[in-house]
Amino acid sequence: MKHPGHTDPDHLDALIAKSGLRMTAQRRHVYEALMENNDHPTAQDVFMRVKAKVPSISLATVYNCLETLTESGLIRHVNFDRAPSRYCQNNQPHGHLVCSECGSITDVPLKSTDLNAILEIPPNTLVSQAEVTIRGLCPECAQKPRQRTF
Amino acid sequence: MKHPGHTDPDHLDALIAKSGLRMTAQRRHVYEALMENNDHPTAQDVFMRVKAKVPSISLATVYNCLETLTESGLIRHVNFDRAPSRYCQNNQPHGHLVCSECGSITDVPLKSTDLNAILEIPPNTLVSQAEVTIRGLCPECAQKPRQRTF
DNA sequence: GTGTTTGCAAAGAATTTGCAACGAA
DNA sequence: TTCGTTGCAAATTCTTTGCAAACAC
Repeated sequence: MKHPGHTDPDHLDALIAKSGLRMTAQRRHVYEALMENNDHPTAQDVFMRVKAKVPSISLATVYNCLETLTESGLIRHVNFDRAPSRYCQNNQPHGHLVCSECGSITDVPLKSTDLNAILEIPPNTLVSQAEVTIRGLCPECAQKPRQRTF
Repeated sequence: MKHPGHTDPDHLDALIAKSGLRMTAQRRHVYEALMENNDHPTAQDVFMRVKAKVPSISLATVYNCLETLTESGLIRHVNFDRAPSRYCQNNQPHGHLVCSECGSITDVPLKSTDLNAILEIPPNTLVSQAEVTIRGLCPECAQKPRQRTF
């Protein structure tokens, strides 16, 4: 089993191969930039990481690659409020904790993937995807003394 | 107990009164436009509803009022993907179903508000808010024969 | 009267699009 | 060679902001 967050070029190759997609340097770098950390970078973040290796890459290409990879199911795309979209390496079911202090986004394991245990889903609903988000303070910020305003 | 979705001007007055806010015709109409349906309108939707009664209102004012009402805790603000923000009358804990066919957003009752039953929340996390979203087909669209693409 | 709110127009931010040049298969 | 992909710039879309006039208290 792969270590979570571990770069997985084989998976990428396999997925690219079986679709009509082509393997480009940019696409691979975008994928690797996402895999190299266990965070939830924005398109800008990815752009800066990749630009360090492929200086000629454009932001539009990063958006394009992220979109392609998302459609291929390799990565996920999450939004919190109107903040810039973020991308997620972890495509197992999980929730997200958004820290209102430091802005960090961390994965939170789900205890069960049984939605009916959580929600009163109306009959005949066809659920294809679920998302749980919690907001508050991450363990680090919850323990740090904070600036208070009046 | 108030009927859900019922306009609640007393609540509005009370809340406006105890904050430094002023009660303006626009603010009241924005609130009522939100309460008159059990849906999740965008700022544009609210703008059009209110404009029918107060033709001089501007979109910026609608955004402003929605923001104020959200801060006062009278209404809620939800975002799905990068679509325009939507506003929610129901400020009891509940989930949302986003229909990928018709775009409708419907409230889904929660079976429990105990987050620890759902998530493996790391120690020392301070949760202030939670949100559950499911995507798929609403009961109406799930039963309707659909256009299929190749 | 004082300070908040409105309405307008312009600014801002994130993302998408059009298109010619490039490059993978 | 073919056609998906890139990079650039411009366009789009949603939302916010600056500011003078209007209005609530």
